[in-house]
Amino acid sequence: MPVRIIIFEDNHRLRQSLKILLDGMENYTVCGDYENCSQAAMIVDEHRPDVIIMDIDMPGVNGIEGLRIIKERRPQTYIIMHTVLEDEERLFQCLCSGANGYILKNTSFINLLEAIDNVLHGGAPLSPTIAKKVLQSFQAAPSARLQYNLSERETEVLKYLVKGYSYKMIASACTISVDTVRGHIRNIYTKLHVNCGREAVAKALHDKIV
Amino acid sequence: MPVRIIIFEDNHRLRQSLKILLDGMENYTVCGDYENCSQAAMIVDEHRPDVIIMDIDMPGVNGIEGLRIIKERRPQTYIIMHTVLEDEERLFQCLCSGANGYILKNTSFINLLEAIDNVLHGGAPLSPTIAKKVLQSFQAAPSARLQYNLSERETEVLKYLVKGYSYKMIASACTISVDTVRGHIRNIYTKLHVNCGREAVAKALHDKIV
DNA sequence: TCCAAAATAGCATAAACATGCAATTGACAA
DNA sequence: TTGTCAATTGCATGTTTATGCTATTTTGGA
Repeated sequence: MPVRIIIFEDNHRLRQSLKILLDGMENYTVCGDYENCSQAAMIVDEHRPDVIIMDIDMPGVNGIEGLRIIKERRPQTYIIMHTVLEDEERLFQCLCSGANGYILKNTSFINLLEAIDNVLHGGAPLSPTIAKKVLQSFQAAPSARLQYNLSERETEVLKYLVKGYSYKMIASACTISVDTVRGHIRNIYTKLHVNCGREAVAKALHDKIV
Repeated sequence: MPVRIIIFEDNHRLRQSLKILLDGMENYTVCGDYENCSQAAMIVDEHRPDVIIMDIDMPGVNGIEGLRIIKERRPQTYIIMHTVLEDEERLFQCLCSGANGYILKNTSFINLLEAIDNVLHGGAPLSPTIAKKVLQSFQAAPSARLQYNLSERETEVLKYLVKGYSYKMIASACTISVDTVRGHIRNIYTKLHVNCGREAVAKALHDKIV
C-alpha cells in the first residue's frame, strides 16, 4: 500500500504541482494538501500520513508551529521541511523540534523524491548547504575563544567551573591558592560579562568555549 | 588542474582500490596514500591536498588525531571521514574536530565520489544513518525530562538557574518565596544528582532539559 | 473520597561565593 | 629597556548558597 503524503504549502501553484507530481509516483499517494497548519492536529488525526512536506513561511499557523503540533501528536510521522529559508535560527528551531529533514526549495523534484525515499529508509535528508551549517554548529566558533580573550589559565579554571568544582577543588587541581582561583574567576566574569558561576557555565557551554 | 586527494587507510587492499579508482577519474589525482597519520603534518605540508579520505581505526596515530592535526595546520583541506564506525562518541568527536563529511564504508564507490564532489561544492556529505544521528542529537532525549522526573515547577526554576538568576530573582519571577525556591532547588539537585548550581546548569544544558 | 505527589513556606547554620583593594613576579613585545 | 599582561597571592566584607528539619495547602488521580 502506498506511502501517504500530506503537503503544507501556502503557494497554491507550487502546492498543486507537488501534489500532481507526487501523486503520479507509483508508491506515493497525496492524501491532503493545505495552505497552512491551522487544522494540522485534526488533519493528521484523520489521515495518519507517513510523510509530510512542510513549508515554513505560511500565513496563520506556520510550519514550525505545525511541526511541533504534529510531532507532539504523532511522532512517527516523518516531516521534511521544504523552504527557501536558510537562516540558522529557524533551521535549528526545526531540528530541535523534531524535523526529519530540511530541503531547500531550489532543490530539483528528483532530489525531493530522493529525500522522501531517504526518510522512509531511516535517513535524514538535508540539502548540502544545510548539512554544512549543521556540521559547523558542532565546531566552536573560531571567534569564541578570541572574542572573550580568555587566557590559558582562565580557560582551564572555567573548565573546572563547568564541572562543578568548588574553589578549593579548583585550587587543588591547578596547584594554586584559593585566592588565585578567586582572581581568575573574577577576570572570567568580567570577560564573559556575567555575574555568577552559573551564568558563566551557561555561556561557556553555549559558546563552546570549553 | 585536478583535485588533489590523499588517502589514510590501514587496510592495504582497500587503500589500493580507492587509489586506483580515484586516480582513474578525470578530475582527481591521488597524491599520496598512507596506512596511518603518524606523518600527517609533514604530508599535508608537502602535498597540500584539497581532499582527504580518512579512516578512523588505524594503528599508530588514528584518524581522529589525524583529523585534528591536519585541521590545525591546514583548515582549508576538506576531510571526509570514511569508516565502519557508527558509535556516536567518535562521530561527534569528529564533527567537533572539524570533519567536513562522514561516510560509512558500506557506501558504494559512486556515493563516495558524490561525497567528494559534494564537499568541493561547499556541502557536507553524510551517510543517511549518520545524518539521522546528527539530527537526533538536536532533540532532547525523550527520556531526559522523564529520566530525572523533574516537576513542571522544578523545570521552570532550573530554567532560571541556567539564566543566572539569584534565588531572590527566581522567587520574584515565579511569585513565590525565596524559601520555596530553595526547596525546589534542593529537589532539583537531588534528582539530577548534583551538589551545586553550576553542575546543575551544566547537566541541564548537556541533557537538553531546558 | 482519600492518597501521593507537588507546591508552598519557614528557620537555622555553615560553607561557598562575589567583589573591592593592593602587590609581586616573570615573560614577551615594542 | 621599558612597559604591558598573565599569573600569582593576600585580606576583608557582605551576600548567596547548600543543606538539615519541619509543616501546611493544592491538586490530580486511583
